[in-house]
Amino acid sequence: MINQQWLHTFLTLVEVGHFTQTAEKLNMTQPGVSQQIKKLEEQVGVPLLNRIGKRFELTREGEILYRFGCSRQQEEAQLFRELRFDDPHKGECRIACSGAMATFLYPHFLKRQKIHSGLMVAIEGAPNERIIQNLLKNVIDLGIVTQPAFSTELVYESLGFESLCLVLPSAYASQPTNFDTLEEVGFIDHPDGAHYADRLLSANFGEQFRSVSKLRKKGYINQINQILVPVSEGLGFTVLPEMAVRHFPQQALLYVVPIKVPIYDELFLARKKHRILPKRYEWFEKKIKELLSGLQKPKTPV
Amino acid sequence: MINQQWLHTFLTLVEVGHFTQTAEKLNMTQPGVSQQIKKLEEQVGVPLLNRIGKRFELTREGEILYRFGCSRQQEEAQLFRELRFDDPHKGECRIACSGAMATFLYPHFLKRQKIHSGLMVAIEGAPNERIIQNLLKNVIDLGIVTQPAFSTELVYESLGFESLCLVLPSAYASQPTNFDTLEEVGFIDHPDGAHYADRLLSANFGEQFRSVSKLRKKGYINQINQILVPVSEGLGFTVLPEMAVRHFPQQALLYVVPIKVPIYDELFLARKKHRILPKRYEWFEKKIKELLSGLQKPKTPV
DNA sequence: GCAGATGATAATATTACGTTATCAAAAGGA
DNA sequence: TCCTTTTGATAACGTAATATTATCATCTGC
Repeated sequence: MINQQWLHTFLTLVEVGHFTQTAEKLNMTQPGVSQQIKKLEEQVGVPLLNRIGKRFELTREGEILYRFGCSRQQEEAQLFRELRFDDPHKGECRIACSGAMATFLYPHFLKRQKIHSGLMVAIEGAPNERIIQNLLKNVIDLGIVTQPAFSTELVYESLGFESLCLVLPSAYASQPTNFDTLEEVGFIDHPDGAHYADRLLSANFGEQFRSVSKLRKKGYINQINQILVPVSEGLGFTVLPEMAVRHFPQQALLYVVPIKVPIYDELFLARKKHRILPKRYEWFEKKIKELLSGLQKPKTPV
Repeated sequence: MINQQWLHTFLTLVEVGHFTQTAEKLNMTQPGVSQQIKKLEEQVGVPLLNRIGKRFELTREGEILYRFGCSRQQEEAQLFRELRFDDPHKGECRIACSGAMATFLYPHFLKRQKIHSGLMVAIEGAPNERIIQNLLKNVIDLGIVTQPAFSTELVYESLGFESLCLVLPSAYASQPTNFDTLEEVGFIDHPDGAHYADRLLSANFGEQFRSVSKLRKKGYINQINQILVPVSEGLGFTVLPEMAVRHFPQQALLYVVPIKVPIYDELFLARKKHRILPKRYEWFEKKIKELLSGLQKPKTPV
């Protein structure tokens, strides 16, 4: 590890060209300069100065070290600037949420990144469990989760409620939907599909619905923005969070079935309790709350 | 200036998460770690750790400093790699010579730079005096000069001789060239034009030639590769070093007058005496010698 | 709620570092 | 070429920075 003080003395020496003058400039004595340079040379293992009598030229290594030291000084100045000023328009913002939510939020975040080019938005679509883990490991700073895992390290703030939607091709809008309809249409599966479908179907079609594995599968896709494509083309039905359905471009091709027993998840903004986030996160928190403010707890239709 | 040791301790602490374990890892005692972190915090002026009981979270500043420290460690590792190994295919090569020479040499150097992308060729066309000064100031490492300035700091190596050429439009090739021809054609001047013309003309047309200022001027251009354009178009004559004439694309349009008293400059490769150049310069030295090996001392034609 | 572990603090020991004193030798001027 | 002045190196010493030991308060996990 390079001694910063010796390096600084070396830089001054290179710029000044004389040991004595360097000492004066640094408010120390000439032997001090000599000793520091000597130690620095011992440390890097090669001579930095090619001594010709009382004058010197830099060796190749000296030259490299000089340039290194210069850039290090600049970097340090930059560091202190960053330390002093918490710039709300600069730095990395690491946020995680569900894939559907990510596709919804990302365009809004990108707009801001375009305005403030110093910002770097890193948004990750991930399952609840992973979001929690990454928060705890400080890999991310904000997360949107549905299942607030118990941990004294985390704090949660409710953002609203997100319903699960039963989505059919629009052709089925004109007729009442019963379990037989679903069996006929077939299920488009996706990573959380089984879990969602199980919750929604067992609550609403409990008499006939047994298990997701018994459903007729018509497809599987793990790309969040592609799940509704087969549905829109009449190939099957699926169960998805409101967020994912809302932002499908061709709404007209979908039919969101009104269901008796609404199934919903509460959404939470999660963060580490003792972590004070930089100012740049403020806008993102505000924006997330604003964007999700429309998510009300659904009422049971009578 | 940031204390490198404290920073290193801080990095380890962040990675390990415990003061005691950090101390063990660094072969020191726990109070040492505590004190170093405390001093580091005092130095940067803000708390780096948000202490929650015996645990801690990084503050914004702590996080910034941690990242800073990590990249600094990597840079230092890179530095030592560069110090240990004198890579002949990496780094900056700073060379200066006359403009004509530069236009001649640069394409050859660029070929090498294309092969070894780590190389950075900086070639500067400059007058002799400036080349010498820049060598002394370590702004460049190699120079090609014609007038070896006396300095105990510099060493010179002869590269050969470069003649001055009297160049006329090709139309004049069929007739003997006398001073009246020159007067008739007119002089194309350039930065070194007066000096060159004076030397060549006074030695070969001494009876009639009086001074450059008396010549009929037909043009002036300071772009080395443009000087011969007006000559090739029949607009005038000029005096230029062999090197500049040789690499004019349309040789057929030029007529290099055979002269009785050859005027030539000896070319020297100059460098600082006590400066040991990195290995990457070896190829360039060799190439320069190779490229200029054709430059013989011209014999007086009988 | 208790035992073990953990970090903070004060006092002390040690090490690293800068200074003074001195020397040898290199520049620079006559 | 000689002499003076300046300059950098080295050794010995003193000071300041840093680590350690001892101890305490308090947190964490069982």
